Amino acid sequence: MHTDTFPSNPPPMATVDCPLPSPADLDDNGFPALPSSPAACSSGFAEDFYRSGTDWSSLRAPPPLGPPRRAPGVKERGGGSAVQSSLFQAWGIEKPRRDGRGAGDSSLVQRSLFQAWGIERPQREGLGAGDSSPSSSLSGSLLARKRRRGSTEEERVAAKKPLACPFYKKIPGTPFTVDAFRYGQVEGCSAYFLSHFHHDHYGGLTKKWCHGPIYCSALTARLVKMCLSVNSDYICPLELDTEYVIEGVTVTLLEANHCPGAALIHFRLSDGKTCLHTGDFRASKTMQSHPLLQRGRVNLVYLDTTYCNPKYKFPPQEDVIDFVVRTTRRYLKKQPKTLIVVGAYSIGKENVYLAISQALEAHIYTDASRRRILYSFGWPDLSKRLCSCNQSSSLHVLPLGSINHENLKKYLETLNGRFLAVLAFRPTGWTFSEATGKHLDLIKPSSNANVTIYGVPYSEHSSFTELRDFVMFLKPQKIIPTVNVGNATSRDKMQAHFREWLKSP
DNA sequence: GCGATCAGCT
DNA sequence: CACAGCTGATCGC
Repeated sequence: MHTDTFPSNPPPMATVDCPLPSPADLDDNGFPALPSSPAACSSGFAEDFYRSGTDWSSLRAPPPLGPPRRAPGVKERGGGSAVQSSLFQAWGIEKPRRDGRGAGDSSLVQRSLFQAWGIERPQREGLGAGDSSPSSSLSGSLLARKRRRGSTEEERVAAKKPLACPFYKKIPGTPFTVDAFRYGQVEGCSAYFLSHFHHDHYGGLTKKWCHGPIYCSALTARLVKMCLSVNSDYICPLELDTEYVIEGVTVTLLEANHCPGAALIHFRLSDGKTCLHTGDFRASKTMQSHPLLQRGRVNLVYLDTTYCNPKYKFPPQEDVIDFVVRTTRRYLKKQPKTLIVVGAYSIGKENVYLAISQALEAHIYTDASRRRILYSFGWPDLSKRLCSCNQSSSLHVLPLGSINHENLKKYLETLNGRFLAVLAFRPTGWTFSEATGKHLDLIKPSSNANVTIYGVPYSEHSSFTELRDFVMFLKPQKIIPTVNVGNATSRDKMQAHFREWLKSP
């Protein structure tokens, strides 16, 4: 679909040039301005800054909660939530079709938090890698923080207080947070959004969850219930491309092109201000045709900046899939009794093994726990290809961590001579280099006897150029990065890119 | 014995 | 490097 068909449509959003919710609270880099902190100088700055999310965008006071701690049902009348019609239907636009995606995970209920210093994992959840080691700098910054905040990390741990929710998980002007489940009850938060079912985003969600309603896509909702046993009363599934009014805020989920069920979350406040939280996403041209993502219509973006560095280059997913299928065919021609293995540890990467399955007309074997998850997607094209007999399938999906020579050699032996060799693929977004970014055929496998392993650059996050194109198309007024923000250097580099991208033409 | 948390590892 | 975890150890119950 071409993007220039949209300007003639009624703009779904209110005025484009309304000021941001509270610009005074943000410095020029999109971060909270700390009066006495020469940003990026002292190591204490980053700690304080990222730990004290509550200092920044304090959430709008929620309406009083009703006595029965029941999540407001989406369809509930008068409960503040109402389904409106699909945006695409409403404007007579054909909905861009998303290709089949899917994934699985074997043990989805564990959490491993990066809690040294009481901060999150440095990279994905965005807290300072440099400041994250307790042994690295217990000196001045800790004292400085104690002076400013009146308590130390050790005291927090001793008191068993949860971490503070970082500012970039809070949506200013609303009582909402996004992917903030590991902080206990977040002050002022009456609705918790979950962008997708990956551990570093749902971390903290357990069957004991009781802090408020959880809004997410229907597929994510099924996984939350099935894998985490969260009480259904708290789970509020939302359809994509459908406007819901939640606590006076119009909320729409959009396809994120990340993993099954992953959504961008679009908020429109009653004053017309708009905010997009990308969760994790891979930006694409298709997104530019969405009515809510037209140029200038989003004021504030919370951006998945996982690969916001020009060194991250990788091909389109289709090219990688094509490479995987071609390589598979070549190996099977040479040795027909080759077992094909694809690694995956959670939901995501389904299209890699689905494509092999289709090309080879082979069933997909994986263990029962992953099958259960994959069936739950409700995708016939995937479900019909799954099988439970490892001997009768030449295409297996295994946990990514098990894709190494030692393991695969053993695995091959358990299959009773049914196969003579293994060809395995590790689709791990960060398998990249200058060379393979452009020429997939330059990828060299690692081979050992009859086991061959290919790392392939199949990414479910945006590449640098995809990120740039997305932002330059969207032209938001402000960008808040959500990944790699813990390190002042990378933060400044990202901000320099943003400034460049948002320059007026 | 179980779940929650944490270090180490990939 | 860093994706999105996994494994094993420890602790409180």
